[in-house]
Amino acid sequence: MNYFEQIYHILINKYGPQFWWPVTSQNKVIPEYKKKDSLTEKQKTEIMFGAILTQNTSWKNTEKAIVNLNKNDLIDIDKILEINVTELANLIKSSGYFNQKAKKLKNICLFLKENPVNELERLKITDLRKKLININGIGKETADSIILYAFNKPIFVIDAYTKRLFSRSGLCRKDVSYDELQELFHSNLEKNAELFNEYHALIVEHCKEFCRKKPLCKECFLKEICRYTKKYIEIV
DNA sequence: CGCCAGGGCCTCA
DNA sequence: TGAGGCCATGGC
Repeated sequence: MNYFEQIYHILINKYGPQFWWPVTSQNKVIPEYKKKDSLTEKQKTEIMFGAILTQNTSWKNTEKAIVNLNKNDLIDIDKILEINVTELANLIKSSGYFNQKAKKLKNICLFLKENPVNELERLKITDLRKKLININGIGKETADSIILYAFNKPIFVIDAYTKRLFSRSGLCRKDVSYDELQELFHSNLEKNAELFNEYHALIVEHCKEFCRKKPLCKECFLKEICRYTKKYIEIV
């Protein structure tokens, strides 16, 4: 078992399944973390919206914006396209960058209008990724989050937490590129959407608990295999 | 009060 | 192609 697999097993044994991505159930307005065998079209749309709304933003602030969209029945491509941008921005204000994000929501809806989800689902991951990244407002991480969590296709999501945890652990450089680190996960793990889903969520959880900006190394249960704790020096 | 959160675009070398 | 500035709220 390689290091990438080892860390996954330690995290899953410690935290258990995370049930990402949180989605809203029928007749409710608050997205929940729970086991789901399949997603409705509306829930897929909600995940795509959420992936944009949570850019560089805490999930708590994102959640409030999603609740507002739910209350106004706006998890809907056509309705987002119809609504006034300023009004939309006001509804998602809690998620920050609300003017930019209001435009981004309209951008992805414009795209989805031309490219229905059932057509996108047939594309190869690389083609789907190119199309998503081509949308203004969607970069690599947001695209990969959408592919993994909305489309349930195996691509590993890299974020600031992932770079922090794995560079400190000594498995990559501190300034590793997105593509480079993603390739490390792809080549060291079986290509499995459920695994990628759970692993990324577990990394986020562990970085919130221990591998913070100011890390709690003494209490961290990964310290035995983490190079950061041995020298308290960031690996370069 | 400052810092940070489940980034991405634009600009300018 | 990569570094820096900008976008912005709410929790701690």
